[in-house]
Amino acid sequence: MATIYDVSLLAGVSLATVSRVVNNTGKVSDKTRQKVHDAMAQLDYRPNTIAQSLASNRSNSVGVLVSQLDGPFYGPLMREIESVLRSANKHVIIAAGHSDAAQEKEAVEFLLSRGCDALIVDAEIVTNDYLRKLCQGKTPVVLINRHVEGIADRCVHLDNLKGGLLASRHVLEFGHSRIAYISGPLFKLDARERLQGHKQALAEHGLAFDEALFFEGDFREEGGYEGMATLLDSGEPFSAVVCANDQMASGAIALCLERGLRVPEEISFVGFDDIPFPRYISPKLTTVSNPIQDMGHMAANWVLKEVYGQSDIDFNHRFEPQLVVRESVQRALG
Amino acid sequence: MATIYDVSLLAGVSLATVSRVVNNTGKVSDKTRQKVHDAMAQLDYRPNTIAQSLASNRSNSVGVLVSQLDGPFYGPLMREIESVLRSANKHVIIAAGHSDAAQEKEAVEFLLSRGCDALIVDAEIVTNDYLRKLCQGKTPVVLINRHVEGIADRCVHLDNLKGGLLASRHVLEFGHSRIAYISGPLFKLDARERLQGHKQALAEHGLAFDEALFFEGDFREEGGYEGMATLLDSGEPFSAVVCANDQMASGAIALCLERGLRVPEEISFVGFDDIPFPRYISPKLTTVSNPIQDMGHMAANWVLKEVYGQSDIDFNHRFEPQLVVRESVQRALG
DNA sequence: TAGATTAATGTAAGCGCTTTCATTTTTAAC
DNA sequence: GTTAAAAATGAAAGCGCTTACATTAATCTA
Repeated sequence: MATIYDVSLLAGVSLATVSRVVNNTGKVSDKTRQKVHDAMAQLDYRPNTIAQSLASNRSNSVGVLVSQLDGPFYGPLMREIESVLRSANKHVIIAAGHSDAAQEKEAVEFLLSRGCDALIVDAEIVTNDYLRKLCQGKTPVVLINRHVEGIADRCVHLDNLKGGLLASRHVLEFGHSRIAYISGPLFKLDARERLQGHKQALAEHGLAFDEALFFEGDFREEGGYEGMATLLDSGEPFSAVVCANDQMASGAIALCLERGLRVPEEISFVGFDDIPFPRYISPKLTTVSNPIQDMGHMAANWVLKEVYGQSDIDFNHRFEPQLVVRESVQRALG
Repeated sequence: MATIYDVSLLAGVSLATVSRVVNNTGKVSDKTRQKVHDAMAQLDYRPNTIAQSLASNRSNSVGVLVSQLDGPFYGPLMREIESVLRSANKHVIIAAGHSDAAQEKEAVEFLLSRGCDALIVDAEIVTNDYLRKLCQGKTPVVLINRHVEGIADRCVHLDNLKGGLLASRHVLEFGHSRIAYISGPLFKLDARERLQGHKQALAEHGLAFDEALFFEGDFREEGGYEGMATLLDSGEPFSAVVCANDQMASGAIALCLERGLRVPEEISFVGFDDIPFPRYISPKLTTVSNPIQDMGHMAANWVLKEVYGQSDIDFNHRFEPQLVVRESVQRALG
């Protein structure tokens, strides 16, 4: 692989000049520029980005930490971030935290030591203190899906409480009063916030939260399936189920169908996140939108603006969920 | 951020010695090692991986190119690769090709120039020649989901033809003879191979391939939805639909349900890939398994073995699909 | 046309680390 | 107590690039 030195030799100019034309900085006469371009082409020269990073202390890459690489939720987030950044000629290094504190930290360290110019972090586990400290470091950081006191200006998050409120109000307005709730894992902030919204909606309607109608799931189809089975087997009567995300709702509905329960005729369902797939099942899932892509867009543009001075977007910290009414909720009988 | 130099100063040893203890290479006395560890801890020293890469010409990171970052197919692939590599202390840099030749190439260049020790590439568009040339470079490359003559030893792929065969045979054995086919985009090799399997199954049963029952989709829900509408509106009769992947099958089924057609009573469906979601819809989708995770596992282990000398897996190039019978195919009437 | 600007190019010192080779220290062998 | 071999350490030359700063060439001013 040819180095900048080979190019300078062939073109008969200095290293500095080659560097100037490669990076399009400083003044270079057209004649010289042409010579350099020719030499580069002839040698099939491509700059060694590692060396560039080391010398310039800038890597043109931004690190992204998500909790998982698969699943319907993080994919679109990564896609949006990659897309924004790539079109600005920045590159993305992705790491996964796997909902594990040690791995999350390790991933952050990796991205940092990898010389990322900025980090976009969707951290589920690490403490607020850790994140506050992280934000004090010299690498700029945006936090996604999380609101942390003291560094609110670095956070892009969804109003999960409101989302929970919206979902539960909807079934309440349809006359349901025995409402089961399949929650996400409560160590995750968004799961707690959504649950809080649910409780608040219940309270608005003068209803008490009933532990017997509560199940803590895992945000996955399996958890919804299992939760539904537990709820049904408990013998407690209920006519609607609010699920803290669409995946669990899908699992729960699958179980109902298996047991011959009709949805929504016998049981109504609301999900959360509005992922694509449940639009394609029957009944189409009523849910709450989660503008995760918009948040990714915002985070990526923040980086572009703050780190590379390239965007002039107005930073919006808090995104609003919206109720998406489809077919899975029906008026309560009686 | 502390550098190795700071550590050496504080520990009162040379740079070389610090490097030795950081990398655990060469001989260092216990006493010295302890001093260095203390100094590192005290300074919160973390090696600059960029500088390490530049100096050692090894980055401990492997590049992964997929066509998309989202969707139910690539997620699990990335997850598996990341998981294998991470447990061997290697890191993953992911880039997306977006089914576009220029972007695929650019992504490969990026990963290469980024100093990856190896590449795992799921290339859809670039030519075989490009890939052959790529494999001749000094960075080791594994190709996933693709079989290229001349570099077969670098390819990990699925027997798509057999998969197509399996899917179509299944509906044929259930007595269907008017079978519609919703294909993936034909510029993708796997779409072509699956179609070929379909045609072969038809031929086995003495049936001719009928253009009127063919639709070229996009491997996405929307394509299946649209394809189904086109097929239905064409007025051609058919009693079963073979879809080249599960996502299109889901879209197609959604349309049927919207139009009040019962599945599988009136129309049978087979998918391909066995992604998680359609297991949770009704009817549960009969499909063909695609051991994409196993392939990811294999590719990652190949890298571990060939590049880092750490695994001793037996390389398996070709993976076999299997029919997964669930509920979406029913015996043809009459 | 001398003198002052400005443009174009070159020189060389790093960036933080690895690694070869030389040097010093320790251990072993007799 | 020598001496040879082995172990531990250090010195220094890069890895491929960027970037102050210095230098030279070109252009302008009066």
